[in-house]
Amino acid sequence: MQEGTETSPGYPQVTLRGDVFSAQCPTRELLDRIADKWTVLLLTMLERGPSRFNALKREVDGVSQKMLSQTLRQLERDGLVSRSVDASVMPVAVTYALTPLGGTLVTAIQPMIDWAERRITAVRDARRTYDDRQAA
Amino acid sequence: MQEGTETSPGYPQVTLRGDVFSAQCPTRELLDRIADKWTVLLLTMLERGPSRFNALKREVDGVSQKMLSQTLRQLERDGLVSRSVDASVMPVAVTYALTPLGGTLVTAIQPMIDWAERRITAVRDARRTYDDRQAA
DNA sequence: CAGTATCCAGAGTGATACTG
DNA sequence: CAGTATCACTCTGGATACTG
Repeated sequence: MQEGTETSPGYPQVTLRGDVFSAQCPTRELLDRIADKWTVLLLTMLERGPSRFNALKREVDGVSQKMLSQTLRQLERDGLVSRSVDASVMPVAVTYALTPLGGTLVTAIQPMIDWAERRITAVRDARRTYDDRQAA
Repeated sequence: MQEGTETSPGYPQVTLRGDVFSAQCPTRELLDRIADKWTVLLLTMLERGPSRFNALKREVDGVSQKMLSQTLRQLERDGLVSRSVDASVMPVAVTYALTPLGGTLVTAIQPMIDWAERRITAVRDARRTYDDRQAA
């Protein structure tokens, strides 16, 4: 951790900042998790509204049941996604939704998604150029 | 790919958009790559200015030589980073720098880094709460 | 300095089966 | 529906050693 305006020992306020370039800093571990394929796709999907387990499985193409369940549990633990169970119906209905904190993260990763969707052709052109150069 | 304003078959302009939720869409493959730990850290580091191989290895704590070399080559191929060799000195000096396209990506991922550094405490609190609940 | 080559442990995936 | 569990397989990533 760098300098920061820590207010109380052990339970700092929101102003404490970390350094992602230090392997030991907890912030780095957090970045490792959110800079993750399934995390990014799931959070972005949930931004459209609450969803169910199997709905997410269908919507996020290619995710395995294992990774879906694993990623959802991590997101829940990190306070980014809430899990609510409606036991009054059969079979039990489980709904996943973005928390307010999760919402702030979606806002932060949205530019990255947009970038990928808009710059894909520029990257493909660059790859073609690079590959041609290698072949020659 | 979704609808888009493709202008010429095979070589669309910048306006073609992809859909990251489709496993087959090239955009998804691109997102998989940029939503990557070392890519994010390297690009952010290079935003501070051009750097050398071993300098990057020191600055980005924890990166292995293999992943550094591999990631740099991918970034170069994708047109995000340029590699220039100065053979007039011994030993050969190789410098890596952000390209203009790479610069636009850094701008897009910066909010995510900021989020991780600022929200780390909120996430830690959430984890504590979750773990306590599980233990009980 | 700037890498490449090799080996190996572990993470992630898919398929399948099973539970409440 | 909403998962957990297990096996087999691939593939990434880290450690180590070597090269120009």
